Amino acid sequence: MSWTVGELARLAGVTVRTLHHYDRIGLVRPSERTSAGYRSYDARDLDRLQQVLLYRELGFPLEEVATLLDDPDADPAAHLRRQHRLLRDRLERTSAMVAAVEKEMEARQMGISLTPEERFEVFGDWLPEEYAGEAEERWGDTEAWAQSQRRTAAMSKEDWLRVKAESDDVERRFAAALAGGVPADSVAAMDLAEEHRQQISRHFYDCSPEVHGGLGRMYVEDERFTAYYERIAPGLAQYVSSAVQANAARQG
Amino acid sequence: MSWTVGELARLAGVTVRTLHHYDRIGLVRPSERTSAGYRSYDARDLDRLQQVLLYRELGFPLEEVATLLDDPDADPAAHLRRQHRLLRDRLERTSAMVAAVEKEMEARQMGISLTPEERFEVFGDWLPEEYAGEAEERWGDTEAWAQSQRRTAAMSKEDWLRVKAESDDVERRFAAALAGGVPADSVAAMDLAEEHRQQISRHFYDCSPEVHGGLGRMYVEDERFTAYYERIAPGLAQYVSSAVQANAARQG
DNA sequence: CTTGACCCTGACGTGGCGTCAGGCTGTTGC
DNA sequence: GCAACAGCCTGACGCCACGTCAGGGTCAAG
Repeated sequence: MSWTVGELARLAGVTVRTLHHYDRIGLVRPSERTSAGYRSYDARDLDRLQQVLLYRELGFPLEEVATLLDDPDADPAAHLRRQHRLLRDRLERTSAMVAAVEKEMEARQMGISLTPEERFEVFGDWLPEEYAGEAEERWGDTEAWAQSQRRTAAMSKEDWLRVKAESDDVERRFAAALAGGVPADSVAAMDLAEEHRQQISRHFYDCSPEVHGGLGRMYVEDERFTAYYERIAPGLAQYVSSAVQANAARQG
Repeated sequence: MSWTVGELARLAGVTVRTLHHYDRIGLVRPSERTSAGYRSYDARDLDRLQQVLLYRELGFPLEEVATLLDDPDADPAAHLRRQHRLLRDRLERTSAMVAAVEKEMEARQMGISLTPEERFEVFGDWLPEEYAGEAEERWGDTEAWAQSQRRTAAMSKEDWLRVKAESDDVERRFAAALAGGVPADSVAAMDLAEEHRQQISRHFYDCSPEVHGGLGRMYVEDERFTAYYERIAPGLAQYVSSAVQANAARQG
């Protein structure tokens, strides 16, 4: 069985131009051409297109989709698992937004007005879906990642909110220490770092001091993590990083 | 209270460049400039930005967002109702995709392969969210929708007072039931809760039992809503919350 | 009075296609 | 046996919603 561009386009709900584009950039290439130069897609091409569309829907840039799909170590089942998790993330986020809108409606009805922070809450601290994707890419074959996956999968919404509240708390105290001029290698800062490490261990995976030190380095080396902390307070990424590494040295 | 671009950007989780862009195209303009030319956003500007971000998240092109928000016939409540519906559409679509991925996983596990039609089903008959906006315009032709739209959008002062009287009535009867020792999970209390739900559905938006249950939880979790009910009678927030949730459970 | 974070306005770049333009192919109907 | 028309091809340019410098002004802290 094979399909022409037009047929595949109708089937998949995209335009012919989109398929041309994907061919051009090498993302989804027809496995054959007719003698007249017509594109001819087979079942394996459909497979691939389906994967591409799902990742695209989840907000991945096409180039990243390509590297994901061309990774020889990632089998189809792994992609499905990842997509499943990402979709569930999106579900959660969307229901948070529904809840936010409902809250606004009720507030309006009662003549209450929400604080600005509350109103942007649902937009604010959202880490893009690609973040999760890359996190898996880096840690995908470690035992730590598997542990984290198992634990978070079993987490209810309330669990998750509780975990988030805890880490927000530590982050806020880090920010306060930074603002208060507490040195990153002071005992107080190291104690905060230790608390941070134990949180990770409790909720996600066994995080040894050395592993934790590695994380600390990443906070300043990986721009996405840096951005996350910098949005809480300027200089916080470096501060947390230093405190975490000082703590790791102390423990070692 | 006013905000600079940077502050607003952090608050809303967007970049400064985005705010510049929105200013340039006239989508969200700071209501003032300092003598030095700095943008200065006030609370009304935040309102607008929040609406813009929600519509953007839902996939509307910015130009369309502008015409939506600048429509003098559409009040804030109408926007919230529309956003609520669009978000619920997205929820539905996302869970359909989750189901599709789960189906694929299971099929793979059992060595079955799905038909191409099956596999693109979830993409295929999906028309982007902006289409839902158009769907509303279509539905706008039916009497029921148009009536409910007009009723709330163009609610006169008397209408509003009548609606308010209705909800005051239910609230008073809740207070009386509480004072009379009627249990929150009794049939009488649940009937009151049901009346409350139907009021919301009639006057504001489609409020399913589950949505209503969510509201109920908020009455005790959000201090401002709690304060609203507590001012009518001490213990009323918890009482209404319990009754609403008992009713939701009864309906489910 | 300097430093460093923050602000300004251009101006160009980019991703993911949409939209012609100009021309070849393949099937159906007469 | 050929006309007509739907469908395919390859450029090439356009567009949206910003990202990313460049070059320069502003402001609060020390």
